[in-house]
Amino acid sequence: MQAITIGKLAKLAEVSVDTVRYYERQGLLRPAPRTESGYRQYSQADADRLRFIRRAKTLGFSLEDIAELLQLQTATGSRADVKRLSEQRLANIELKIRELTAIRDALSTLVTRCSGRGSFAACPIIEGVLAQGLHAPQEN
Amino acid sequence: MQAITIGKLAKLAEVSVDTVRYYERQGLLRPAPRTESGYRQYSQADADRLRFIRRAKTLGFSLEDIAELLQLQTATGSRADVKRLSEQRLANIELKIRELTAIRDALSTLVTRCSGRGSFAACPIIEGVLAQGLHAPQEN
DNA sequence: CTTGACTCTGGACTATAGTCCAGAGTGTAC
DNA sequence: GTACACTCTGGACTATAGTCCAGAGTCAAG
Repeated sequence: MQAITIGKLAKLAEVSVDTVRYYERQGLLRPAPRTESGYRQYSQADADRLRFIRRAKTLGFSLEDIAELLQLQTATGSRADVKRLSEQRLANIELKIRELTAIRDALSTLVTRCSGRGSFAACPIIEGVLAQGLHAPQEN
Repeated sequence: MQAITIGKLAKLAEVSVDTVRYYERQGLLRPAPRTESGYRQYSQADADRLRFIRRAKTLGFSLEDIAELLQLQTATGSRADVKRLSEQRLANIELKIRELTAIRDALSTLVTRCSGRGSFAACPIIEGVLAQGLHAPQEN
């Protein structure tokens, strides 16, 4: 488990070097240990964490949300608090999954129903299927 | 189907009036018809569209992404192009669903496995379950 | 022992997505 | 017929999440 430089870490996680430093400043990555000369040294675990951050971002979580998610693991605070927060986050994520699923279904309908050689303008797409579909299933 | 003022529309979709005007400027909402005195007039369809935009945003789509999604319905461009783009978007959304599901499972494991009175610090959470779980299942 | 690629810090700059006025007109409730 | 809430435009401001220098030091190859 030899150390990884910031450049390699960035490449591994597919983010920029600047982004890595920025996340450190924002407290999303712990301040990395340094070499004699001041270079940051990372481990594979840091790469995993960074990849997680990058992915979570594409799922609509803010850096603040992500920091919170990651802190659930460190579990400062009381056990009960952590559990409550985890359950809250879990409910939130499940809602996202349902909403994405609704969008997927609508889009999927679009693709299969309108893939023939009929007129596209006649396709009942997002506006019909999607917008309605989203607030019908469950209020919340 | 009487007209809705911008204030009511905003309330219906749970966004601010400023946001509605901003989306109009960005081309996410078509320029609304006006009353004699220049007030914008909206319909229920606009409210649906706006709610969709708001929800899609929480799912990590940029306004540009959303504009594109919404345009799939209008289907300018050739049928083949629209179909290809729809399929691309669909794949992208399915990836998001898988990633969210991985996060949900990890978090769910955390909640059930660590809900007792054991030490929380010993919980194998995000770092282990999640980060690994995300790039193991399928390489993109 | 000098390139060339990499890293450091601090600070300025950018894009996206709003948010917040000011100043003026409109609608309606009493 | 006058408050009070609402709307209009244009432009300035803000937050989040980076991105991009400059100037200086470091590392590895030849």
